[in-house]
Amino acid sequence: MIRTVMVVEDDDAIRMVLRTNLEDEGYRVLEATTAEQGLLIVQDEQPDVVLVDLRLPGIHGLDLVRSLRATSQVPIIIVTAQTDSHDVVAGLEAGADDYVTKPFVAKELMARIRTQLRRSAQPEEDGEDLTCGPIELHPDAAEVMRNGEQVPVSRIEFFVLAELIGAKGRVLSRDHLLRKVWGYGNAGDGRVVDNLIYRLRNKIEDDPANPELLLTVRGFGYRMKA
Amino acid sequence: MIRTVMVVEDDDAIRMVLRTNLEDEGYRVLEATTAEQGLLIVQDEQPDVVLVDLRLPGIHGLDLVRSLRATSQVPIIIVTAQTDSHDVVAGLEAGADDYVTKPFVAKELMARIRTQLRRSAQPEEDGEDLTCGPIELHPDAAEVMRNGEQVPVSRIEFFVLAELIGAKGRVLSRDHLLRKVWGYGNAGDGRVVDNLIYRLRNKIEDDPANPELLLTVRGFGYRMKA
DNA sequence: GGGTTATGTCGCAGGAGTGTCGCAGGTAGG
DNA sequence: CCTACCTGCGACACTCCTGCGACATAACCC
Repeated sequence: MIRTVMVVEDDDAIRMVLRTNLEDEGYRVLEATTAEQGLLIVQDEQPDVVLVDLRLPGIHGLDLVRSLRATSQVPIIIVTAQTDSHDVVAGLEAGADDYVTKPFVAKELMARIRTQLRRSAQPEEDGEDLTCGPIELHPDAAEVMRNGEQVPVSRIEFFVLAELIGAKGRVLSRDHLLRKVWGYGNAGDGRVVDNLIYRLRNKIEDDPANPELLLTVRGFGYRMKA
Repeated sequence: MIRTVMVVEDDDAIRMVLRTNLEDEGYRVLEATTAEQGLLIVQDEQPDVVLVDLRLPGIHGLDLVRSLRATSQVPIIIVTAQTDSHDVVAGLEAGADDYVTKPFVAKELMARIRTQLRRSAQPEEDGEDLTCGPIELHPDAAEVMRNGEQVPVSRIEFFVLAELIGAKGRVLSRDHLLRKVWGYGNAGDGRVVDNLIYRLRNKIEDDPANPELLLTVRGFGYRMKA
């Protein structure tokens, strides 16, 4: 079976090196130079692995990772010049599966790709529908609909909601949300999540004081109605 | 749910650092200083993740990885001083799932452990059936159901119940529960467990004075009805 | 039966977890 | 430069948890 690897990288030289190496390994290679382009192609072609550069023109690679992860289980490997381990953590928590820093050794990257492919060989459910009761998310447009009407939500609110709905009723801890949405060093502490939930409830609940969709699980975190 | 991490590392200092960090993250920690010992303990305790040092006395860490992979799907993370990328490849090809080089940043290692746990989380939920008579546990939602109705339980109560039901009728000592649920150093003394059992009975038993589900085994501890 | 130990029962007080809301600095867009 | 919104933060109130101690009761041993 021929596997497809998607490369999102704006540096022509690096993209070329990657393409050569990947083709030598027998992969089909897709390329994009921006996050927007990458997102479209991933949805269209459903590659088996995605390599993402963090430093992209326009939308940042981390946001691309989150967007991909919101709708897809595809293994994501971050390839970037960032050596700061803070970025390693933020990348992994955003949903990436692995992380390689430039200058990387091609052989190592290929080995890591094989690892990811081995893991994803298991049958996986996809075609994820980001819907919960009257709430409907459109990841492409970053829109939230409620009973068919658009609800204005901020960037962070959108990602939190996507994370919660994607969890399909499972409880997500504050820590989990912090790591997945905010990233590590950004907002380590405080009541940021509580506040965001409070604001989110004001937007999506009929009676925010008695939430029916976005539920608190004391001692654990928050979850969407099943 | 409490996750268990196995550490196979012969350097006392490093093992100590790892243990501390892992316990801070809420994991139960198992330790081994040799590959042989590690293999035995893994088979016995079935941890959720294994950290392996490559440079071990006697059998090499790479061989341990192969042995583990031959019989188990447990996620393996190699932790080693080797920076040569040849070893990265060898380790991943041997069946390891990830690779961290010393000196590592603890936060990064913790993030990688979480990544591995996330991957292995899927198969676990359908395999484990946390049910006992009319009681039903939903770990994802952190809910306890009794005859189909939700019973409000606290965080600790939930974990104790999960531990007991997971034991499938085996007796669990107070000490065992303290270690597994409360954590090691936290609350070593007193009648905390008894109290919690009492409260749990009031929530899940028809007649809390004559328990039929959560049974006392005098001199040993508690167990669920088989 | 009497003594001893293990366990059940229950109330209390401190504290942890959470909802709520206002404020101020930051940011993007006009 | 101005404005509107986003967003992190802190403060307060309130609920509920939970460790603890004290006493009651039950099981065990002689």
